[in-house]
Amino acid sequence: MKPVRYHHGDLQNALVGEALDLARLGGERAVTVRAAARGAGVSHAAAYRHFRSRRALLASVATEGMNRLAAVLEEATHGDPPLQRFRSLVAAYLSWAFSNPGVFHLAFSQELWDKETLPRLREASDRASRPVLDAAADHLGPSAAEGEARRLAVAAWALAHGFAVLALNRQLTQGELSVAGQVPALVDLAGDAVCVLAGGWPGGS
Amino acid sequence: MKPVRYHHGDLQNALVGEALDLARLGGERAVTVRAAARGAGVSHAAAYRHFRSRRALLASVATEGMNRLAAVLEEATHGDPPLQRFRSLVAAYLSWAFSNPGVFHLAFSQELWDKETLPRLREASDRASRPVLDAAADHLGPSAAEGEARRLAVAAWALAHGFAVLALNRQLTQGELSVAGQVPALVDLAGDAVCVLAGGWPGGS
DNA sequence: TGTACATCAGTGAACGCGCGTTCACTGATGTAC
DNA sequence: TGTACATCAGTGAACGCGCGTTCACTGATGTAC
Repeated sequence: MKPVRYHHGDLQNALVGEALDLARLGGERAVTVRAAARGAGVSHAAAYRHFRSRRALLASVATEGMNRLAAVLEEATHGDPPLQRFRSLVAAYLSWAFSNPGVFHLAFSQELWDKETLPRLREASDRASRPVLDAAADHLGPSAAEGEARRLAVAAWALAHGFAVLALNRQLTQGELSVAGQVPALVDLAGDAVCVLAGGWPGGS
Repeated sequence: MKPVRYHHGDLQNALVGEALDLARLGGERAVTVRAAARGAGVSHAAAYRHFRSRRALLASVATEGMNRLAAVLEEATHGDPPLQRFRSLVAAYLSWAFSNPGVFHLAFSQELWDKETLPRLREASDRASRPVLDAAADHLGPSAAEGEARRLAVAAWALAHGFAVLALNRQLTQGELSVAGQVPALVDLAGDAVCVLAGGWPGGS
């Protein structure tokens, strides 16, 4: 049990950690300065030593979330043949989104980008997209037309993102557009779809 | 100029209309009972004659939004050869999403589903998915395996949805995953992608 | 090794905000006779 | 064609809520000498 000290020692990171927990299930609206401070065992005014405003806290949560997603995607790229790598990436993407629904939404919500925090968020976002771009380039090979790998990467990302968002919003488990068997069937379907997409992409080797 | 009468005459629809306008640009958080009543020229307490709560108003907005999207998709299905129909559907989907960003998000947000309003929203959602299911069935032909048309329809929907969400969140116009030329290039890319997806789908005729 | 002092990181009380919701009430409407 | 009355659709004031943010203040820390 940590001693309760007047000086916390690492309050900034503690606040981001609490805010991530709040966001995980409750989404953006659950992230309040007061709740994060409460969670960190500190008065809410103390949070303002480390974050200029609630927006700044949200931006940190988004950046940290995007970096965690990036780490998961980087993990998913090892040792597969190029086409199968897409399947792994999609599975990893969906798995992370399902485990962190609120953070996932927050990380992709542009409303909290501000001039100061945008570079860090953009950097995290670029980091997350790199494995997909690499997979696309490897799959299409050096003979592919300029920019075609980027187009494929964007399409594959959109496909995965659409599955994630629709599934998180329960659009894929009821109504006419439903997939039997819940999550595993859904991940299979998304994987099949990205393979069809990449496999049929023009300019391939 | 409409006379100001004590009895509004059609306040329920007027409130939904105002709420749709508020949601269009401001998203869910801009939809408040008080703002909708203000827009309709009525005291905010009057709104509670027609909606049990803010949630109920939001649910009406979502349902109306989904129905409008459905109407747009139904329009986009006339007279095309099956594969091209996917392209038209995607273009219509993106176009509507770009024109009504906040309503689009709201229509797909499950957090406001409640037991009472869910059937109407589900009905609207099923109506919107029908044109996509029909296109998939026509494209694959009667020889396709059971359920394969549904799988294709879900994948195509996810692809379109992913493009819409990423574009609305400005993820596709900056950073590494960017598409040159903004909106038209993006709609082209999404159309190309859905054609590759549908064209290569197993079980096709 | 002490000590004065600047600096930093907390506290707790307070402010104002717009909101959702409720309540007793009033004005308008339509129907039975 | 009138009229009494039930019903419906508004009004305006009020309540409590949690929030973001600020402020004067206090306790802890580290550094110069």
